Amino acid sequence: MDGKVINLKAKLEVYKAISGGGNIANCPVREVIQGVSGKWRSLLMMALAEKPYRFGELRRLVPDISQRMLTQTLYDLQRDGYVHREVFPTKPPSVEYSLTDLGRSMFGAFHQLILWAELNHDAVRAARADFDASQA
Amino acid sequence: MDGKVINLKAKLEVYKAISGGGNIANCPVREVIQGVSGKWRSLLMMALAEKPYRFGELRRLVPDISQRMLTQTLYDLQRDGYVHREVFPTKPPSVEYSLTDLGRSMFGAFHQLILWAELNHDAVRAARADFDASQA
DNA sequence: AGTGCTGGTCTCTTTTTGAGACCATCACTA
DNA sequence: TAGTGATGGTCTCAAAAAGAGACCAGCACT
Repeated sequence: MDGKVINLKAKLEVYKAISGGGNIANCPVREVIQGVSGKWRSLLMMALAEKPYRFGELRRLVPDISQRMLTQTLYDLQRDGYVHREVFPTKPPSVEYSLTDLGRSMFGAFHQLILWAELNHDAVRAARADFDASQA
Repeated sequence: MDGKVINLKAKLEVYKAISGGGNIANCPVREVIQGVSGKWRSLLMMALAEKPYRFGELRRLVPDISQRMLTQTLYDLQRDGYVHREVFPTKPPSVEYSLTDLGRSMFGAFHQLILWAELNHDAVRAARADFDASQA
């Protein structure tokens, strides 16, 4: 019974150590997971995993994203090294966004979760409905 | 060149269709991904994947979570069907949280991302540092 | 000169997160 | 029998993030 506790404690201690001795909340794993979170990041990663896109194309592809959030999300993804941004000096300068190797690598792992979601989203929906019903 | 566009368009159209004809933003996949997001959800899922825990144990395990967020995050996880909550009628009633089958199933996929994060968090860190330096 | 497309930035409002105080119950202890 | 600590919460309010919408500069076409 204590064995399991020690397993977890050890694991969390490792994270704690990696995170620089501070608290677990800053652990790098959480940092990366946070990087995947965000309302639009997964959607944009999925789009860019298919092929590179221009700013306006992405905006049209995801109609209900505001320009501000599109700009900011792409900036964040670029900052984390997942997305490459290239400006072409056309008449009205156009900007193309594409996945980097790191981005593709991350998306490979992230894809597992997407696949799970595709298969199980109705189970989650059902659980939520049941729960809400039982609380009413 | 247009072939790829059609691929993505088709995929996104599928999501759009699943989501009930509305816009892509409500697609169930995004909904599930959102469910995984949140500052504490991954950490609590990792803890509960190890073994069931009581409220106070979790609070001690993750020292920098506030009681409010612990309550709420566990509530959300329970609502999504990932976590089971059981109250024991001890003298001061104790509450135990454990993963459901759905929770374990989801964690299996999510685990891929955690493993990737464990292996590559330094690359992300480096990318971020580079980017910040180049912006300065 | 006016319109539209390019890819943004700036400001303001709403929503989400988070920290901290407060609460009710029971057991043990002085 | 009043004080202390442990149980698992809730409530209030401040800070941070997300989001909507106006505005901007440059160039082409009409």
